[in-house]
Parts: sequence; structure tokens; C-alpha cells
Amino acid sequence: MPNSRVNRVLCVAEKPSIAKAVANHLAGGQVNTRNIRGNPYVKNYEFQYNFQTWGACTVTMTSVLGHLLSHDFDARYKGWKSCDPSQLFEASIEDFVEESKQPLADNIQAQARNCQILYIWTDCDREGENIGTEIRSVAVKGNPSLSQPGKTVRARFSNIERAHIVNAARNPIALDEAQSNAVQSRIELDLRIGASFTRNLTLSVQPMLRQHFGNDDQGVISYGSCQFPTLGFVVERYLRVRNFVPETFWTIKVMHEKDRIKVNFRWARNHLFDRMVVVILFERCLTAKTARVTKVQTKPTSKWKPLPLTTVELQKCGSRFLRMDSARVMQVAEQLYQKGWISYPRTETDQFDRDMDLRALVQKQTQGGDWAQFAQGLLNGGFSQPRSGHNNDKAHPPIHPVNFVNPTQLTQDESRVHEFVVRRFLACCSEDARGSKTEISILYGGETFSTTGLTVLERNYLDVYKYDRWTSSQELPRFQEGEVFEPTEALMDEGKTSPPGYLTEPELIALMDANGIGTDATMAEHISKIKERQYVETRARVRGARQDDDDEAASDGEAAAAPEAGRGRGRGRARARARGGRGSAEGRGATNGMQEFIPTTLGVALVEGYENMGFEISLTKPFLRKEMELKMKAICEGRKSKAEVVHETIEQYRDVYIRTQQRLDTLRAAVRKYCFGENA
DNA sequence: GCAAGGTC
Repeated sequence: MPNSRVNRVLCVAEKPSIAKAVANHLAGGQVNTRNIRGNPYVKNYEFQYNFQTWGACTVTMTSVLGHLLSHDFDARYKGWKSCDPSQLFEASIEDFVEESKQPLADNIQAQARNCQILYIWTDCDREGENIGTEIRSVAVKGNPSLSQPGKTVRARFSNIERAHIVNAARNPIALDEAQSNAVQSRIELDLRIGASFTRNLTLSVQPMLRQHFGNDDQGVISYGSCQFPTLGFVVERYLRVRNFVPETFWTIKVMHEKDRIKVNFRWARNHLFDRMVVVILFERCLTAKTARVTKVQTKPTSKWKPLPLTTVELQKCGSRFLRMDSARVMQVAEQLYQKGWISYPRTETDQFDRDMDLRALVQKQTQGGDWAQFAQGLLNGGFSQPRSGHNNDKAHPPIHPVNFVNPTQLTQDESRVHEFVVRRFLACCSEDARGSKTEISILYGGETFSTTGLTVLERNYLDVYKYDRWTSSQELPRFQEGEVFEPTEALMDEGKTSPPGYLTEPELIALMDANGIGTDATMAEHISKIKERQYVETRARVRGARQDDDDEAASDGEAAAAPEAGRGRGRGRARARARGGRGSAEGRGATNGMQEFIPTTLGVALVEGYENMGFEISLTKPFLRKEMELKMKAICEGRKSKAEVVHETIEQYRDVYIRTQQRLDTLRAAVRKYCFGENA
């Protein structure tokens, strides 16, 4: 067999940071770093390595910058009026290297010429698999033999610890073509559907608005499988607030003063909407005169430390604790990552690998900062292995500090995000907070009332994670089980349910996450996209802390997702389930001053217009995107082919498109109603 | 002038 001997290997990573880290681990000190022509970020690392599979080799390790290929329609379809937008469902698509990526492609093509093996080191996720095939397609142009079986391989790795990387280098596997195909179908569908609907929407609605307002202010009106459901969430909440009808309820309040401490007891029924019933129950209390203590129970309780930090969680906390919108938080996190202070900021993983040396990372934080002493305390015996969430993207560890940096070297925003990442990490490595909870119940005229008291005994992680609040309540007086007393005060009170608040950014992100809208890297972009398109606006929340109790959306994760998006149709992706079980720091008062999302008249008109067309599948709800996710999974598991998925999905949308055309007046009517204030 | 997904 000619040329079967391998002495040169070309490795290509998804990003420069991975190329550098892997090269350093494998080379053991002897690395030549070379710039490439035409791009300042990508470098070639050259070194010797003795592969288990091929023996001693000369290695070039380089990278791309995400996807290498772009996809767009043939030139003849580029003009917006060159064809009917529906032709984009079948128009031919070109795959090409965009100008800015050409130096990367040239580099790979040139390096591939002398190599016998192409070793792919992209992230081990669907997109990474697809980027791997893109790299191969370019490398093959320089060296056709790399398309032969076994000549292109990939590394399986999920972090960049030395031992893990060395192990990955010893055990190459094949690229997963199915996963790559799933991504290809996603790319094709998003392009065809997005472009056809966007052109159609813009060409039919934009002129109306420009004419009515007598200016050219109205820009593109776009449709996308992520931006529309995102808009849908905002509009749905807006309408819930607007259509809210307050209801009057009644409750019974009991207060007893003992040992000069006033204790308020909460009615077990909370409140009822039938006044007469409450009157009767209240009278029974008054008739009984005395109350009897039925339960006095003190038991240990704890407040769990937070989970390792994911991107979604970072964005939510950014809005909540740092008052930065998600796009800004990601921008700052990216800077911190590039300067080498924190790990990769786009991750879904909320579990640390067992073999990661977390103590070494804690050690670095003992050098300074307000948290230095706390970090030292962890090393002196306070360390506790972080909790594990249920999500692992198999590509990146949770976000954590990788080096110590003097905060004075950072900009103000950088320093705040960095501080959050460090404190979060140290909190993860601490013990849960411990306390003691006392619950006292009384029976009063047949009704049960109760009160609780909390004593915080050990603050532990709370000392470093200043974003969580957990404080001892006022001390309760001593009560004995069976004790009988006459309450100091008992009264019937009236109240009104109040509307939920408009959607906040953490809530919106939680909804997107739970419904699979966008990825950790793109959610913030979709949110800023619907602002840019003038579908929504944000403003600072003016009202005070929320107080009604039918608004569970003020808390986190699943709870927020269930009422709007759930509709009894399953509860979102696995990664959404792990979080938010026990609302952490999102106390109601914490929402003050946060940005809230209000749809514009155009935003409402679009959602209403499409809703009123009466399709059984809604473009403004997350189900279509979820369906796409399931179809991609089917391709990955070999249950469907790429062609099948693309075909059936296109037909589905073609149908919607045709009916949108037939019922265009419905959409126009909604625009006239909301944007022009005309009656339908 | 369109999408969503990578990454700088």
C-alpha cells in the first residue's frame, strides 16, 4: 500500500483558544507558533507528537473561527424583487467561504497538502460536528486523499485538562455525519423559511406603514424561527397584563402578642373569593374565642449553594444582580475570556468533571480581591465538591475563573461580571448554608393558622455569594403544643389580586431556554434583534415589589416557563429541568429597577395578525422550533434522512405561506387596528 | 434590506 506511512498530521480546532491549549498539552514545551496570512487571531502551532495510532509525527495544530462555510441563494435570487419570495423554498443555494474566512480556508488547504491525517478538534456538539465536515471539505481541496475512510478523524473531549486531552489524542474517532447532516438541514430550513417569509412580510406590510406615516422609517419586517417565538412571549405576557381583571378576595388575619413579640399567623386557606364563606369561618373563630397550639416543630433546614454557572444562568443573573442586559453581559464575558481571566463563556454545562482540580482554581483566588480570605478558608477545610446539575454539553465546563486578576486592571463592567463569576465559583465550592426552622400551627374556631421562624446557624457560601439573601426572621416566642390562648387580634381583611408584571429579561431568557428557542450563544442576539426590528421596547420597571401570589413567573426556570409556554404539552428541554427547582435569590423586591419588555404596536399587530389567520400551527409560539429540534434529533439517531426532514418541513411552511397570502387582509387589518388605531 | 449558528 503506497503512502500508508503517517508522519504529518494536521489538527484543526473550532477556535484559537482550543488549538493553543491542545498544542501546549501535547507538545510538552516544544512548540513553534506561526502567524497565518490575513488573520490576526488564528495561529499555527507546530510540534512533534508520538501518536498511539500513527507513531512519531510532525503536527500542525490550527483552528477556524466557528463555521467556515456560508450559505446563500444563487445570485439570480439575491434581489428582493427578483422572484416571488415563495420560490426561495426551492431556489438553489451556494455553499462558499466568505471573504473574511478565506485566509483560514487557504491556510487549511495549504497545510493539508503535506499531511496524511486530518485530525478534527472541534467542540463535541452538533455544530462542532458540522464544522468538522466543513473543515474536511476545504482540506480535501488541498489533499484529496483526506476524503478516504480513516484519513479524517476527530478527537472526543469535553474539557481541556491535560490528561483528558492526551487521552483524546490517543483515541481518535470518526466524525458523526448524522449530526452534521442535522445541522445542514437546520441551516437550509432557516435560510429558506426566514428569507421567504421576511421578504413577503416586508414587501406586503412595509409600504402600508410608510404610506400611512408619510416617511421611510419602517425598516425590514423579518420572520425567523427564533425571533418570532421570542416576540410571542413578550406579546403574550403583555396581553395577560392588559386583559387582567382584578378579583376581590377575603382573608382572616390573626395576631398574638407574647413575651412582647407580635406574631402574625397566616391562614392555611390563604384567601377565598367568596365573602360570605369567609364571614362564616371568621365568626366561628370569634365564637371559639381561644386558639390551641397544635404543632411546634423545630427542624434543621438549609439553603443550597448555587449550581455551577451556565451561560443562561449568567445572563439571568446579569439582569438581576448587575443590571446589565444579556447582550452586554455576554460582550463583557467574552472580553474576560479573551484576556484569559475566565473560562469559555458559552456553555450549557452545570457540572464540573470529577477529575478537575478545583482546589487549584480556588488557590488562585487567594491572591487578592475581597474574596481572598474566603478562598483561603475553603483551602483550610471549608472546601466542598460542587453540586451537579443535569446538563452537560460535552464541549465546555461551567463558567469559572481560570486565573487571578487584580480587579484594578479591569473596566468597571468587566470587574462586576468577573466578581460575579468568581463569587459564584467559590460559592459552588462551599458548604450549603444551614439553619433551623420553627413552625407553629394553631387551631382557631376550626381553622388552621401558622407561622414560621428561621434562625441562620452557618452562613457558609452566603458569605461569598452576596447575591443571595437568607436572614433570620424575628425570633418567635416560646409556644407549647396544646397551649391555649386568646389571640390579641383577629380580623377579616379584603384584598385584590393584582396583574402580573410585564416580562423581564431573566424571565424571557428562562422561557426561551425552556422552549429551546436559540442557544446559549444566540439567545441574547434574538432579544436584541426584536428590539432592533422595533417589535418590542424595554423600559425600567417602575412599580414596587410584586405581592400577589398567582404570579409564579417572578421566580425562576420551570415555574416561569409553565404557565405561558407549557400549555400541558411537555415542559421543554432536559436542560431546563435541572434549574430553578428552588427559586434562589430572585426575591420579589429584586425585580425593582429591572428592564421590562413591552411590545410595540407593530409587535402586537404581527402576533395578532398571524394568530387571527387561524392556522393550527402558530408561527408565534415555540412549538415549530421544538418540532425542528425533534427532527434534528431524528436525523442524529438515523430515524430520518436530511432530505426527508427538509422536504417535509418545507412543504409544511409552503402551506402556511400560501394561506398567509390568501389571508393577507387579516394581517393588514391587524396592522391598521394596532398601528393606525383604526377599527377592524 | 432576509435566518440562525458558530466565533473574534
